Amino acid sequence: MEKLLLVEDDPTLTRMLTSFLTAENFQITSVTGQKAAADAMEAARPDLALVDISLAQGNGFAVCANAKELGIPVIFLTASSDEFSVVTGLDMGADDYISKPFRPRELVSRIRSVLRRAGKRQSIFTLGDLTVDTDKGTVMRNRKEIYLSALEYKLFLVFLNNRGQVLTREKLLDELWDSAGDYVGDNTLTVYIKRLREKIEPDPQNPVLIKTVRGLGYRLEG
Amino acid sequence: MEKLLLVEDDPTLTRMLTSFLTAENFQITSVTGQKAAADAMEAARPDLALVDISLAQGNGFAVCANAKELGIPVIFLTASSDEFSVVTGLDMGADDYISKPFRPRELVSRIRSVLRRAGKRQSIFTLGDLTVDTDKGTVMRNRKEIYLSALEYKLFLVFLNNRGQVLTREKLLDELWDSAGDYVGDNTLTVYIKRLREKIEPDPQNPVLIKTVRGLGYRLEG
DNA sequence: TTTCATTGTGACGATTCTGTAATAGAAATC
DNA sequence: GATTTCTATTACAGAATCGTCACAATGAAA
Repeated sequence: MEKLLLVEDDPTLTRMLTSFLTAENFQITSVTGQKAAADAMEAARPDLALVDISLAQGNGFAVCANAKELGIPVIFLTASSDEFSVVTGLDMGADDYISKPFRPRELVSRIRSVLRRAGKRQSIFTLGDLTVDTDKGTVMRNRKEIYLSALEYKLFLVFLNNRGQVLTREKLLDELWDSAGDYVGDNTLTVYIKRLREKIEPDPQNPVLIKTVRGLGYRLEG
Repeated sequence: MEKLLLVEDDPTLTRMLTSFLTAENFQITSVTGQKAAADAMEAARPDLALVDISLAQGNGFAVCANAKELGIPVIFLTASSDEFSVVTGLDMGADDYISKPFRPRELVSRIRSVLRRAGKRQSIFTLGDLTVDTDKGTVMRNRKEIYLSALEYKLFLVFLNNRGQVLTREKLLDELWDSAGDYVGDNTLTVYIKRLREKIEPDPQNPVLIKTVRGLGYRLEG
């Protein structure tokens, strides 16, 4: 059952949507502020976020940016014909939007569409004999847990979410450190790659999972 | 430049959209019927199709299904508040829809959003028995990887994106080095051409892929 | 407090890349 | 055929990239 996070100020609308979407077999978490939204995304790991652009506390765009970092798709709810918001919202990476007042059926349709496109967030990844459970936050090899530090784990997840693609150093630096705002030396990443390999590669000297693509970046084989 | 296929009956709307979207740097092909749409998708390989649901000849859904088969993303144009179409359209895999009358800027915004999502920068090129996967950053010949250095790879991509056209030395120098700001000797390019040929040509002494066009530049056959 | 893991950094070497120069070769022009 | 112009080839040195190690700072846990 898919988990949705509803970020909405209006209690009437919240009640209505919660009841309707629950009936449609979604599991709803609802919050009202930007901060609460950030916490809920971390904690509940929703499959999709419905975000009202016109939040009282903190604007919806920040929530959207936050969601994007976690790879959570976003549908914006906007006041009707608010073209500025629509354009800005889509440009900043929202997956869809719907203007109020909307028909519930259309909302459900859009939710399913986005979920389908998003490839339905998995909470369990496997990669060879490795198993990553993002709900539990564990990495296992043959039933034995491999302990990764927070950053190593985050790095691994970025790779898993972009399996088979070359990720530039820049992109990886962004994903891991940019949100904090403090920039980090370039070889720091190199070191983390090494540390991650040290833990997950069968033979860290000859990496088969995380390949170096010289001049371009790194790639997780899948 | 992205190619769009417009499937629309109304000539006024077609004219308007063509002119507007051209100004926005899209390349437009427009057709009117379902059959023509199918042909155009085969031939022109658009990056995205804009499909009017209410086509006179053949309905828009069939066109959408066709596009999906070819992996071409679809945005539906619908008469306003035609909820049935919207729901059905999204459910059958359209990537977005927009109801008439719409604001051109919003359409552009949605187009870009869908293109971005679809990652519709073509990620796989083939050239004879060569395959280039820009996601993975690999070049393969018969399942065997051919390793190219960063610059060689970049050079090859420039050729692939301008297949069949003569590229002047100046243009190539711009593409490869201009961004860095530091200029580079003219024969450096010559050397890279050689290095690239060395790796991708069946017989580097007699290049058949990258031809020299004396006095003008080079051309990738294909 | 002490201990310990995590995190970020600087330094070094190995490897590969990159740009250049010098020379050889081919094609056009006289 | 000789000359000029453009392109190809080769070899080389400096630069960049990446992997590895050791270590300091931080902060949490014992």
